Formats: sequence, structure tokens, C-alpha cells
Amino acid sequence: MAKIKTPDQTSKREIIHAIAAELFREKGFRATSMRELAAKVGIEAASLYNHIEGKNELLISICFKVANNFTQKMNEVESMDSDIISKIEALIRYHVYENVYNYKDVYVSDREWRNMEDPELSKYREMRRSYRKRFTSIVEKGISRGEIKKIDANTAVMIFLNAIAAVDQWQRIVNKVSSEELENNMVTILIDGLRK
Amino acid sequence: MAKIKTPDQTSKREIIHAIAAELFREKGFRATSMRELAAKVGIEAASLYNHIEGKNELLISICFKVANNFTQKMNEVESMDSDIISKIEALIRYHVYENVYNYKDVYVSDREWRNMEDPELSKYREMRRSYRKRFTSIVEKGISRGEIKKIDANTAVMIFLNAIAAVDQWQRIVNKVSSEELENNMVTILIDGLRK
DNA sequence: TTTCAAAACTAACAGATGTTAGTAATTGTA
DNA sequence: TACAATTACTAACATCTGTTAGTTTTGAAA
Repeated sequence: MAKIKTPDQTSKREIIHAIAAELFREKGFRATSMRELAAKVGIEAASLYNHIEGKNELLISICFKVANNFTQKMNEVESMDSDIISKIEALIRYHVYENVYNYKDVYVSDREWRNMEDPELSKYREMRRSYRKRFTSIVEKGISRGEIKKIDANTAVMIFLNAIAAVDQWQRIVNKVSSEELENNMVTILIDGLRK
Repeated sequence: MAKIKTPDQTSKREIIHAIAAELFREKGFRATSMRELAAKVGIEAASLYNHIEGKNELLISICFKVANNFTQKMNEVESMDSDIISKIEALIRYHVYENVYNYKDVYVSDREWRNMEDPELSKYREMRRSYRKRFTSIVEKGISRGEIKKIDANTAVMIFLNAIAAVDQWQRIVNKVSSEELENNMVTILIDGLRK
């Protein structure tokens, strides 16, 4: 036979995906060319197509990897047997975690998903919508149980999701503060507020 | 002479800028073509250049308009003679206001500024950095005065700025909740937290 | 050493892009 | 009505885009 590929841990396909995420994050999906990506991988643009299907596939792959992770976490949290505040805390901590350790993919899926096309675009939108809705339901249950103030649940969820999506600034902060300390700060501010 | 331009309220240049902001918001700067913009204005692409200098100018104009607004507001707030919580509340309310009534420009300046080039890019980055820093200083003063919990001020500011930048979702919520109610929700959640 | 698939290369495509040149139409003013 | 500036148009440019075709190189298995 031949060239069974010595996967020195990571296949070339995975390397391409990783570098693509990096470039999409830095410059945006549209502003990143296949020639630029290829150069950073160390091959010619045409050679990329021995490993991937095309530019769109790269974006689709990144977006759904992230969306699936968050959906799975939501499944876990919903089936937790605990009070509502703890569930929200778990979600916040997971968002922080993903944004710290997986920030390139998370950032791209959050800011560049609009560049997908149907049918993936519709499917992705639906996953986002569903995630928000499930998050909102948790907040609403907290309100009706008296654990949470009577605020608009949609607004609260929107604040949370966006508060947490500041990926490009995370890195700067994580270098000063530990990831755990960051999680604690987030939970404190979002759940108990600023006022002493 | 000739054609002194009857400015039926808005000049064509302003119309072009407004439609550009709309398209940049919907599809992104890179994904919006001059031909598409021209079609929406109702003229040919080449005719745009009788009114504007080029595509980059459109983005630059939008970004700095917004940046200047926020900088000016920060000047006002810094010179307010009030407690720190009130200053932060004033900033939050201004962010909500801008995001509701000026959401296209705000969104574009927040998500598409990376597409600028030097020297504008550097200048814009510096304005953002400065704004964050001044916001952080306010929070830190609040902490040292005992008005605010001992949290990491950088994290707090980052949460605030991003919580507030959820422009595309704002509109959906504003249709259900009034703008004032939205401001109140934001202030409550961010300053006093979720917990009852 | 031969073999053959994997993966690299060169060359080129067809289409889209921002922009310019040159020209014709429009329109308020003289 | 005639002038002249403004603004629209058509045509074209040079460049960049993602991708394909066809070919050569590579490297492990036989």
C-alpha cells in the first residue's frame, strides 16, 4: 500500500481546521483567503483540497462543533437535580471555560456564522434559538420559584450570553487573572450584582 | 451656477451611508458589494463615486461616528458630580439608548471595525482602549470607595460592554418590552444581580 | 527495489470585486 | 433659453476569489 499517514497526533485535516479557526477569528471568514490559509499551513492553495471539501466546510465544521458542545451541556444542566441559581452558575462557568480553552472556535461560531448558507444556516439558527429558549425557561422557573428577581427573562439571558462572548478580551484578562478567578468574578457579578 | 442640491432633508451621501450601515450590519462589510449597495440606493455602482470616496470611507465614517459619541458621553459622565453607581447607571443607560435608536451604526462599529486599515484602525483601537480604561477607572474608584464589591474591574467592564452589545437581539426584545423597561432591566441585573 | 495511493505541485478557469475613464443626462440658475 | 455643475450611465480595468484539472513527488508496504 502506501502513505497510511503517520498521524503525529494530529492529521493535516485537523491542522487546517485549527489554522482556519485562527484566521477566521483574526480577520473574519470573508477576509480570509484560501491562499492565505494555505500559506500558513505551509502548502499551496490547491493542495488544501486534498484534505478538505472547501472553504464553507471549514466554517460549518467550526460552528456546529461549538453548537453541539453547548447543546450537550444544556442537556446535562437541565437534568441536574439542584436549585435554579446553581444551574445558571453551571452554565456561566461552562461558557467561561469554553471561551478560555476553546476561544478560537467559540469566537468564530459566535461572530461568523452568518456566512454559512442554507441548509446549515437555518439549522444553526434553530440551534441557537433553542439554546436561548431553554436558558430562558430556566430563568423563568427561577422567577416563579422566587429564587430570582422579577426581571425580564429574555433580557437576562441576552445579557448573560453576550457578557460571556467577549472572547478577544478574555485572553488579555486571563493572563492577569486565573481562569477560576475569572469564573468566580463572572458568577458574582452576574448573579449578585455589582452593588455592595 | 448650477445644481446647488436641494437637500430634501437628507443628501444622497447620507442616504448612501445609511444604506451601507444597513447592509454592513446584515451581511458584514466584506460580504457587501458596491454593486449591491448601489442597487439598493437605486443607481449604478460607478455613480456611488460621485458622492463618496470609496468603500473604506463608509466603514471609517460609521465607526468613528459611534466612537466619538461614546467618547463624548464618557466626558460628560466623568464630570458628573454624583456617586459611582449613578455614573455606571448613566453609562449603561446610554449604551442601551444608542443600541436601540442607533443600532445599525453601533452594530457595525462593534463587529466590523477590524476591516479598517491603518492609520484609522490604530486610531480606532486606541479610542476603544481608552474608553474601556476610563470605564474601568470608574469601577475601581467605586471599589475603593466601598460602593462596589471587590471584583476584578476589568472583568466587570468587559461584561458590561458586551452585555450591551447584543444589538441584533435587542430589536426583537424591544418589540416586546419598551425601551425604558429594557434600560431598567439592564440596570437592575447588572448592578443588583439576579438573586432575590 | 518496485508499487501505488496520498498529497504536493503548476496552471488555469470563471466569476466577483472595487474603482476609474469617458460620456450623456439632468437641473437649478443666469 | 443657454450655461455649467452635478450626477447618472456604460464600459472596462486589474486584481483577487474559490476551485478544478492534470501532473509530479513522496514514502510506507510489498
